[in-house]
Amino acid sequence: MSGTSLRAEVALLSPPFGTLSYQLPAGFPEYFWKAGLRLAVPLGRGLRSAVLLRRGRAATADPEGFILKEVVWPLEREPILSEAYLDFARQFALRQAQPEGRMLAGMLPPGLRILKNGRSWLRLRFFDNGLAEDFDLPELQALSGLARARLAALWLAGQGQALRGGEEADLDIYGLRAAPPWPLRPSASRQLALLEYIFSQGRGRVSRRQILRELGPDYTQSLRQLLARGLLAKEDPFAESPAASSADLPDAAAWLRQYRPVLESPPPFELNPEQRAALADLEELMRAGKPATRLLYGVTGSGKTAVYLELCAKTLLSGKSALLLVPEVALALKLRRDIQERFPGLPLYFFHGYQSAALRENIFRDLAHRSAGRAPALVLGTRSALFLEIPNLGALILDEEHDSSFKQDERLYYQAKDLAWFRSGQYGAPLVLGSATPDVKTFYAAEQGRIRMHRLSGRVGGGELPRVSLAPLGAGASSTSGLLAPESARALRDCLARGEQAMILLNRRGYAPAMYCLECGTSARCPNCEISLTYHKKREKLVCHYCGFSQPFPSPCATCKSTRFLPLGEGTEKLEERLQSFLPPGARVLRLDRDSTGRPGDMENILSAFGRGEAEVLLGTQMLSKGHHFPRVTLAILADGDQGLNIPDYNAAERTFQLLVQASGRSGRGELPGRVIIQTRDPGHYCWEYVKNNDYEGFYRQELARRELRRYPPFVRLALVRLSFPPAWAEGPARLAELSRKLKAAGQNLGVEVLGPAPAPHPMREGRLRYQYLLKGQDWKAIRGVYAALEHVPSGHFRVSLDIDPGTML
DNA sequence: AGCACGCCGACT
DNA sequence: GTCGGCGTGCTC
Repeated sequence: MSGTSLRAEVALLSPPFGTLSYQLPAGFPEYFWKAGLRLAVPLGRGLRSAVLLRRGRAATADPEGFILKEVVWPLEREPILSEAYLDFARQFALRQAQPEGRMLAGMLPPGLRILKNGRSWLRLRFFDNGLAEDFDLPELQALSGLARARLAALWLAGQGQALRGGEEADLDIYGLRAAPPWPLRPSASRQLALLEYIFSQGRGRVSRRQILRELGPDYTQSLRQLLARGLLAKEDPFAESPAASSADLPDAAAWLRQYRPVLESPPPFELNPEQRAALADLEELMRAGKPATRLLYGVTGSGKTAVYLELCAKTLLSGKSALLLVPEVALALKLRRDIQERFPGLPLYFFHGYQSAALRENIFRDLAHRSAGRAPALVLGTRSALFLEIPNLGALILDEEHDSSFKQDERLYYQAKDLAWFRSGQYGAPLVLGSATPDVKTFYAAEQGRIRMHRLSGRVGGGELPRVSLAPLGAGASSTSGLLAPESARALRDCLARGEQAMILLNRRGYAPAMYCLECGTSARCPNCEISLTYHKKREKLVCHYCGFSQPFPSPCATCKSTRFLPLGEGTEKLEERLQSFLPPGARVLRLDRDSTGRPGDMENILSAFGRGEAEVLLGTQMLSKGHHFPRVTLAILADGDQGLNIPDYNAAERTFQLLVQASGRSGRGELPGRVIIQTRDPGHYCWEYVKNNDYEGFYRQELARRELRRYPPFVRLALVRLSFPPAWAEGPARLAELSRKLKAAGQNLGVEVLGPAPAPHPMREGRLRYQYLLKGQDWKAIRGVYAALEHVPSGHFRVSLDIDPGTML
């Protein structure tokens, strides 16, 4: 290759995630290489996927000491990512002080960043005069220049495509038809292992290929037996595929022609004046293409959803897309029903993390493809839907904007609200933040006039707010009787006697959060995280709720071999058991938590069974607190109201308040008056008065005063530097001290208070010692500057990350 | 993430 | 003697 060849900068989609330079191969014209194209590139001895960021930088900027390698092949003919999307990724990377490749890798669905599916390479298919030829990437790389030139010509002519990972092979999909404990004799160890494996895969769906690959070929027999016993069943591999083929997506005009009548249909209830005013303002912003943020503040039932839906309709009618984000899948499901009811037959892109990788990839591709035709789309999803490419975005809506689920607290830390705000600016689209209990920071911004607020004050469906009361839990309540306060028990019996339904919230899954050995007084701990293992009775296991580690139980105590244990504390599983014996005979209890919803559809099944009245009591974790609407529920018991208050976060009270108000909203949503009982060991806490009176603004004032005093957001910017290293690393503590000096010096220079290092609230997790620094500063730039001081510290065994505006310190 | 290198223990 | 465990270091 001569020195005049084209070169490009490329972001790697897997470690080391850097931005590297490559030569562009001959056979493709210069204009072909557009930013946003995905590529396969050689790195070291292997191949990686990457995204082309820019082309043809000056030769002087070439990295020194490297002979540039050549890009192996493009993975599309047209870039799948737009310039705007790359800008988005760049901004995201800048904010989080991370390389762009890492951000892109976290934003794209797995299918778009992987070159290998298990052991097999991605294959590229070329059509030459109707004849198909397949090459995998190493084969393509090995071809002669001449052969590659021929294939390049085919590629340019649209006669080539990358086959999607696993597209051909995975037609055999098996799904669970049972839940633990498995009805098998204990000696059927292979079958048990197979069930455990599929169960552990979360979705409860696994391909035959994956089973044989992960567990080995000897499992063929077990698979057959489980099928015969009906514990597994073959499933339709296409069940989750989207109906539309991306080849014939309509253009904007055709799409509008088809759906105009649906979108223009009048709402079933006339909007009240407050709703109309909010809608008019938002519609005007949307039409003008103004990037402004609005807070839509109104209690449960005040009609926020109607405003969202009408705004979506107006946005689609003006030829733009609308994106609706909700914090949880359960809410997304509810909102989807609302949309379908209001606009029957309107196509909707529904997106969340519990969907299969293949489906998420299809949706991503579909929308990216649509972006080219600028055909509008209505997209509804959880926070990850923010990373979809959306054609001509006209409005963004974040429902329940205060919810902590909008903050991602692992791997890639981000706050969906921030990113939504950036996209809003990019597209000139209004951002609507809706809540009955806004984030203190948001409400403060509204008070300061930095964002405008629309207040919805009435309850649209009529209906009264539920009556809220406290039930003190005795300090000495024993583990057998202390689950329900006498008041709660009475109210529950009365409720059932009236033929009505009740919900009980307990935000702790499993049977008991600890198993105490009566001989030696210890309780089993996770070897990786050093936290107590939770007893799961039905699964017959002790499980770590942080890393997923598990061990069989009952089994003798690890320290003293004793077999006498006492379960300490209570989780949903135990409460369920107790309720069964406590309630009048015939009363039925359903439980909704992560353990009872292992398979796809479980959650919807449980909720709809309760909705049909197939049980009188629904018991569950946080999953239960949002969005559900059961007219016959007249009692909500919050079994452990204090739970969130004892967490060492500056916003613990805020989160507890929001959760309780939210959960209170579950009772009395129909004709019948509702009642809410909050059980507490600390009846004197200031939080309760505000919860009881549903007084958000009172709570807000109190909280704001406290934060001003203690210098917490919104009065300062807060960030957490998290750091971990293996305990066996002898130099660790000394290097930590060195690192601390650097951070504090940088903090001094930039006017940022650096507190720490403090052992993290869970000082050991996944086999690593964890420390953290709290950074308080006046602006994000200074905080990022402090973090940047770590860049030149040799990393050793450290793993460091910056969590901007942490949702929790844990 | 891969995939090398390199340096110690148990096999033909 | 060699095979092979995985610690650690690099990749335009």
